[in-house]
Amino acid sequence: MSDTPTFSAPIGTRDVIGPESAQWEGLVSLFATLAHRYGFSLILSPLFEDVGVFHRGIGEESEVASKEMYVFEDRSGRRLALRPEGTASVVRAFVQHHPLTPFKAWYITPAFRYERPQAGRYRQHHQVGVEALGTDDPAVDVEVISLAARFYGALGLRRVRLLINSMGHDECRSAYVNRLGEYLASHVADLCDEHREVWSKNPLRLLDCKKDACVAVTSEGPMLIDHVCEDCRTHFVAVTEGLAAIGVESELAPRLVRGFDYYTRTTFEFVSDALGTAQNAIGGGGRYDKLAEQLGGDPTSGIGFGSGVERLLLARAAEGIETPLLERGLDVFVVDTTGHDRATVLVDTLRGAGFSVDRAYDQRSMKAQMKVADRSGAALALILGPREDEVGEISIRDLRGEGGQQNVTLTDLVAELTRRLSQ
RNA sequence: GUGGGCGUAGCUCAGGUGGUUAGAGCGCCAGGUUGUGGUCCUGGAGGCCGCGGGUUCGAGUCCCGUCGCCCACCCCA
Repeated sequence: MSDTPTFSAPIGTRDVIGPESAQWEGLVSLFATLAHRYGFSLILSPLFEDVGVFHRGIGEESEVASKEMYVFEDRSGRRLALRPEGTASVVRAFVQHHPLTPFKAWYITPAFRYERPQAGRYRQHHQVGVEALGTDDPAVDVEVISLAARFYGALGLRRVRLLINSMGHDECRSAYVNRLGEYLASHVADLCDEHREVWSKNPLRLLDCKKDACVAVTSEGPMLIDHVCEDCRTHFVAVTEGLAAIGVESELAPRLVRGFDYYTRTTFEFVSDALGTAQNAIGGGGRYDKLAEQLGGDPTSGIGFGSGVERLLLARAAEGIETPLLERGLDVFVVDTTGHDRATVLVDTLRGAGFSVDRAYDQRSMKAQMKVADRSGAALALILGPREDEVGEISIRDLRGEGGQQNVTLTDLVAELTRRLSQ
């Protein structure tokens, strides 16, 4: 060992390695497949943006924007931030490029938040999600939620519940907030210690407080869903009826107030009952009909959702689901003890023919190479030793079953492999 | 930002009240089987005991600090 300093991944971050990365690969490809089935196309956008994108988008007052963002200056003094969530960048890209609407995009992205790490909570986590801009048709709300529900189902998750609420639009919400404020003002003394002082800053947040004191007060008070305007009410009913029509169960959650300020009308959250109470949200989203304007674009409705990859995998584990999301198996593993470059040519030929192939290196003993072959998970071992070399043949050994072995000529090899691997 | 638990081999962990060459299981490597993995047997490699300081004749063990991991509050994915 040298005395060179060693490094480990920064606090709150992790490396995804080995079998776990196969889970990720499978999850992402499953999501991509579903997103395509719903008419969404992949969008790639920068991991960092002008801080204004996030401040104007998710709200300067919000917990995430005010104290959890990774903000930095680049070498020419631009104020940038690593994205704390996926939606704002997509909407910024939409505003910048004026694509045809409806614009339906899906993404997989890291998201960065400066928080204390905890079970299911990281400073860099990853989300898959979709955004649909250009329509406020309740049908698209239903589609987005349906995609999420179908995705969780395909992952094998069963202990998932959908919570849904409406935030109303600007006017009906602010009227409600005033009403809620008045109600709270007359019950300040009964609020929890923390909120007794700061309730007026953002009365909506009180609905989300889990302290008994606040719950007792707000449960007697006005609920947003009962005070949204007629249009918002109609929209909400259309969404819930649409969900019912396609068999997606939802629970009205009048206290559901999500963390970003851009939400209007439909908001929802999927929670896993397998994850306990602390970090049980596996996905969430909603409608953001003012966001495009707030980012300098024409008024454009939008809705989307994001889902945390780490939490989805944790939820799968918590439900005891052991089915791998991706089988990472090789077709063949080449063992060569001739000491020439036979293996180099052989693996290249087979890869060119479309097989997934790996081999042993460093001219190890046959026993050692066979051990590596076994560990590789390959279906078949191709053994090339002096004996085979002499007669221009190669041994095919079954690594999955009893270990039966058969010799074929090099010219017959591809045909024989094709035959055996298609069984 | 606040509080609790824990840092010993690649991994999971033992190491009473300080005492000399720090252990196990698994994994890895080699051999048993002079050409054959998955079972078995034998052997081997691999540790500044997270880091820094202190107490002591002597610290993996006690004290302080620090960093990291885990968990909870909070917030969220």
